[in-house]
Amino acid sequence: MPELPEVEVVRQGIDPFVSQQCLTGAVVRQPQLRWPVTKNLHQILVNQQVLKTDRRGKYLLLRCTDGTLLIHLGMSGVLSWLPGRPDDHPLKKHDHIDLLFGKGLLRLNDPRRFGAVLWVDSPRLENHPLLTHLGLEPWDPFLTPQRLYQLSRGRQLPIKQALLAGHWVVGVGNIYASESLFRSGIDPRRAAGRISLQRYDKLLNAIRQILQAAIEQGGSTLKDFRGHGGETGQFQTAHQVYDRAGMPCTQCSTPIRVLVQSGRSTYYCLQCQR
DNA sequence: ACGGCCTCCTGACGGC
DNA sequence: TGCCGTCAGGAGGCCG
Repeated sequence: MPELPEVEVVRQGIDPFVSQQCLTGAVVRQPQLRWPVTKNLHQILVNQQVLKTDRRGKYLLLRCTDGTLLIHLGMSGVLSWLPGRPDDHPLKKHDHIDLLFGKGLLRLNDPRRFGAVLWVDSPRLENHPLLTHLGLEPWDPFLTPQRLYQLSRGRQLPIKQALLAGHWVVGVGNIYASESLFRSGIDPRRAAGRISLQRYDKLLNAIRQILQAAIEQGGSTLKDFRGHGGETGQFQTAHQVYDRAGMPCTQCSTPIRVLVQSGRSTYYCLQCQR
């Protein structure tokens, strides 16, 4: 489910419940996620205060007194705030982990188990292997069209795959890669190194607008967060190309095409994107 | 260094 | 009804 917007919506949703609150432990029912969940997580988390919630790319960060709990939702993860005691909430299939607080808990449900829950000691966070190779945040002032242009020179990699790789800019998943390329008029197959500075300017603007709109859309469902504990994730944002194979392009009515790049579906308009 | 391919895992869906 | 192949919003790791 989650691309950057959903992770950010989850972060905003849980922040009021967990920021400044003390963890009282954890229940790990299924330790085999993308990587094994940190051993002795319960002991580690007891009496850790969450100083603030944060996000880096699609990683959710709970910054605590002595370290950071790094959470990734993978393809199918849902993190919900549940008030009260764990026993108040019947377990559903794939409820793998509870993070316990005085007034409630965060429960991770992840059918495909591509997610991650890892504890990182404070001094190591900066250089953590999962974070160190990430590109810039979409709204980082150091992320400029010039930077994308320079990074991409000489690269034969199709721009769609370059976006998904996340080494230049993070958070653009499979849906928003197609959408942002459509809105900036760039053929997803085009080599990254053969895109002009002017077109990187359009692309970066498109990425920022689309991600921001998606966060705001998610934010509108945030009201439900208290009641349902994390049943967000339904982006109402109208997709212009994603999952619209064969349907008419919103701009020129040409049927939307679908192709597979690195095993991921890409949707685009042959007429509008060059 | 780069780019292509594979992998982890469960569930939903369509065809036969 | 069941069985099978395919696909799904991620992304690290390996290999050539």
